Amino acid sequence: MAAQEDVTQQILHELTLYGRRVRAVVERAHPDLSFVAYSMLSHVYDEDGCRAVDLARVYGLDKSTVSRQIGALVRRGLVQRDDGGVQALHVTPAGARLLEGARDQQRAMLARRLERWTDAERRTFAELLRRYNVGE
Amino acid sequence: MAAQEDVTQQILHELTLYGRRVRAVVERAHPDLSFVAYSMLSHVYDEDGCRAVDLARVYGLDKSTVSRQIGALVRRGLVQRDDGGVQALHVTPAGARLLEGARDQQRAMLARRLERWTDAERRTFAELLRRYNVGE
DNA sequence: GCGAATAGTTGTATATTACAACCAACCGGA
DNA sequence: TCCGGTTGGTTGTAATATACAACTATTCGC
Repeated sequence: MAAQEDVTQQILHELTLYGRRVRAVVERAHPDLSFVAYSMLSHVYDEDGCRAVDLARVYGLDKSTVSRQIGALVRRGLVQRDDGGVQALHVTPAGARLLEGARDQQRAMLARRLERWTDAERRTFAELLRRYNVGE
Repeated sequence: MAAQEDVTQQILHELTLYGRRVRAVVERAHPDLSFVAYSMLSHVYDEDGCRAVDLARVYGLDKSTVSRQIGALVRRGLVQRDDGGVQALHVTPAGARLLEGARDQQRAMLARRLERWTDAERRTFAELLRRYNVGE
């Protein structure tokens, strides 16, 4: 029991450490886009056709905040809103280019960080992270 | 090679997902303390005697922002500054109580999330996260 | 002990966010 | 079909967070 609590404590510690640093890392890599704006753009890319209210729920933000952030992305030509009432959101080609460039860069950084890991370790890490996120 | 890139892509995806959600999760758990304030308090707890400039470096924030955030924590009686020029920071007993309560709660939530994992899986997850964070 | 570098504070402008009030579209039942 | 409730979105407003710049105080190397 004590040992298991230690392991839980260790996981908590490492997840916390990662969570605290990720914002600074992402913003350093993309100085022209705030972490929140980047997260929303990325979310719309992954979930094409999602709506502002979905983003608000996922990120725990007020709908007014999302409305303005999306507005800024639209003004910058990165996101497009369907006309009408409920507005499905889509990433524009320009937004997709920006995101794909950013992801290539991030993937390269990550690959460098994991270059001394074995294939098996990488696969295990991916799988455990996935299970953690899904909540299985 | 293609397979390895897929795994890197998967890890990136899961880490990104986690990073985007962690702020909302932490703030929901501690509505009286912003994510940034909580991170700073927690950092001072882990690194007793650290200085404002250290926090600024770690979190990529301006020193003025850190100065004001720490000021708020001091006013709330959670952090104490050494007198003089370079001010080593310490968590007060009240701050420690708040943090330990928060951590117990987080650890309980995490334990619930991992309750169906095997011991070996938990140990592996802790170890891989540690290696990831350290950059090994 | 002096000049340079470092740490911290404060003034100011901007950006982010929440809350509330509001508008528009959609939806069910009579 | 219409009407009221619900949901999604925008805008006004205030509070908060943050960066940058100017400044003060401290520390450090010589």
